[in-house]
Amino acid sequence: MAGSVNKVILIGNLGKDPEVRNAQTGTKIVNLTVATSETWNDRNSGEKRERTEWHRVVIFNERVADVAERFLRKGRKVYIEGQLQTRKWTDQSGQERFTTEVVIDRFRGDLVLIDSNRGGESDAGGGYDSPPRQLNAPRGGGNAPSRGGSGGSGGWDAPGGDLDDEIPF
Amino acid sequence: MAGSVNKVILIGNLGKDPEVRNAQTGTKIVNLTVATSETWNDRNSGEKRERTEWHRVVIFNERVADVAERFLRKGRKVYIEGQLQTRKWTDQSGQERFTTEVVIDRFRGDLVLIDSNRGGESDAGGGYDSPPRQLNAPRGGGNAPSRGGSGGSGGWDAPGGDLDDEIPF
Amino acid sequence: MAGSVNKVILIGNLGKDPEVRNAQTGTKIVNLTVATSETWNDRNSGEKRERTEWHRVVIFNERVADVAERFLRKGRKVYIEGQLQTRKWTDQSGQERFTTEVVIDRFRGDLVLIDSNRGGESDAGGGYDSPPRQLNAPRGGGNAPSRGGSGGSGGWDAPGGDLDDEIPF
Amino acid sequence: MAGSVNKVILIGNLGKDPEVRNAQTGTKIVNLTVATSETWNDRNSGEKRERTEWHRVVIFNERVADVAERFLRKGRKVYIEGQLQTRKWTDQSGQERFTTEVVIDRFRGDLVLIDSNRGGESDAGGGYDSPPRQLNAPRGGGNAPSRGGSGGSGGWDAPGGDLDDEIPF
DNA sequence: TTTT
DNA sequence: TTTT
Repeated sequence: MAGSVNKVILIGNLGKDPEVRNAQTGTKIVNLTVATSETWNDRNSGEKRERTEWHRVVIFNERVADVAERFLRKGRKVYIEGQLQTRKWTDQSGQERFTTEVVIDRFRGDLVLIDSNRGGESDAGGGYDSPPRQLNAPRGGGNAPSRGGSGGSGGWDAPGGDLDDEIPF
Repeated sequence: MAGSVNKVILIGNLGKDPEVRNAQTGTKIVNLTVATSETWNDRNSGEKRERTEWHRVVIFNERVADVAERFLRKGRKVYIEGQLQTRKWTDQSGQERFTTEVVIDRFRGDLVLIDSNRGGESDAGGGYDSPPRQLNAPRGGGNAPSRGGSGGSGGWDAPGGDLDDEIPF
Repeated sequence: MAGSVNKVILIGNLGKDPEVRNAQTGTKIVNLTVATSETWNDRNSGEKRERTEWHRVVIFNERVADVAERFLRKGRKVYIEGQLQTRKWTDQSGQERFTTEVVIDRFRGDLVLIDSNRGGESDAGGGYDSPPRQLNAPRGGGNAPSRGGSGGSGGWDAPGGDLDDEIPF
Repeated sequence: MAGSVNKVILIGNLGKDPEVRNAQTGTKIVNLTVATSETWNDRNSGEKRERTEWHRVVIFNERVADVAERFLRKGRKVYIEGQLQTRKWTDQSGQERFTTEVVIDRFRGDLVLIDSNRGGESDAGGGYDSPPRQLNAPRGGGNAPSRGGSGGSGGWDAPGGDLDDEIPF
């Protein structure tokens, strides 16, 4: 069809640590579980009400997957930009099932760490200090310069080497 | 949770005419089936490849639902802005199922008619003059300054094959 | 023209406290100064580089303006969704000038407080505890119920009354 | 700053043909002039009113610039995703001026041709077969799986008056 | 399962 | 002028 756009923008918190697995091709794939929620006052009772929506996010971009694995943790707040994708699978009983996910694919998608988490308020088990703040999936080379970035850091560079050197801030 | 955002932006074509039903409360609810697709050249074979994604859209906003019912037709190209929502239901065998939809709710969401269709190529039954081109769900009164536009209709057909067979829901 | 979309999405920090003024009509208007920045490693020198972009935001929606005035402060991180608008003005020398702003207008636009600021890490002068986390501009009545929200809180209600009661979380 | 997002999404029509120039580095740069508009009924008079907003778009991505030059024409409807950028320049009298543009930069940004223009109403000189319908700026190699689509052209004309007179830059 |  |  072309001429189409398929975009999801989420700001939410991770419900658990990232789940890492390896595709048959050997590439790393990371799954995130992200919560968004809305609150409102019930029109009748006046009570405060809340509804939480859970989103399944899949990161196929290796660069982003790598950093997600290392720096994201349960509770962190993230900005995610991806595409909607529904895949079919078969359950144990042989029945067709569908699951809809937000995909950060090979060439598209963003992940921006939004909370600074300085002081490590939560995440008792967290062993990280300064997680990268933005990971622009679409990058091209890897060593390429940037005229910009999604309007975010964009400058994360070079896996390998001293961690502190990798973190762009 | 607050501090969260849950937004979907789609530009795609309707796979079939809008489906209209009435909620128990009497309000009109419209379902749309929207296709987005992407094409690329296979890195190995060099062949052009295409992947179509089907999205289920639900319009709870009465104003938007009303216009969707009257002016949208199979093949029309639309811009949709809504939220992701996954709901649980039980199938005939008593099993839990989940369906993820893009929701244009009471207060939020947009529907913009994108193709002008001047010339009225299809839509044999179209008996309308000036359908709104943009329907801002968030409106409030009804007497407020609006962003409705002036009309059009549209025509598009499945690129080969019966479209109905391709839609997974 | 219709069939058009004009949308800006920003996540950034306030460069200073909100500026409040009153329109001739008596309605409150709030201006925000928001910084976004991107960092990258220079391709040649390998040095880390940064570029900050400053955005002028105008809030015409009274509800949102009211809360912005009360709860936003220099340094806070916000999510803003508005429209691009360029207006012409005349400087002292009589020359035409143009200024482009991100507008949260009467019916459209969002403001979401993204950092929790619990503990008042910065903002020494800050006298606020629990700022509202999301302000959905499009609301309708004011006392209306919500089926959703922009995928955010959406439930901010009732100016006037005890502050704690107004804050939906 | 990192942790920030700077995104503009437009759907609008080109006010004139793309303007192509070459940077000192030899890379091609394309400027677009895009109109978005909104219409509403005046709350008092009930009359239909319209407001058109003109956006200046700059394409630094060579791939996208190339295609924009070849396939975009005055009147075509496009989806554009870029960043806000304000640059300072000095006018003839030596005064500082600022211009805000929507930038599709080296690594980020999208351009999607939205109208199909089957029938080739205008574009008399069109000698192309299958112009890409979608141009994802972030691409990397050039041999990578792409999302280009198949072609079209387009025609649209200013609703009354000379369009060139309406464009403020 | 998150967050407030 | 923010933030990291």
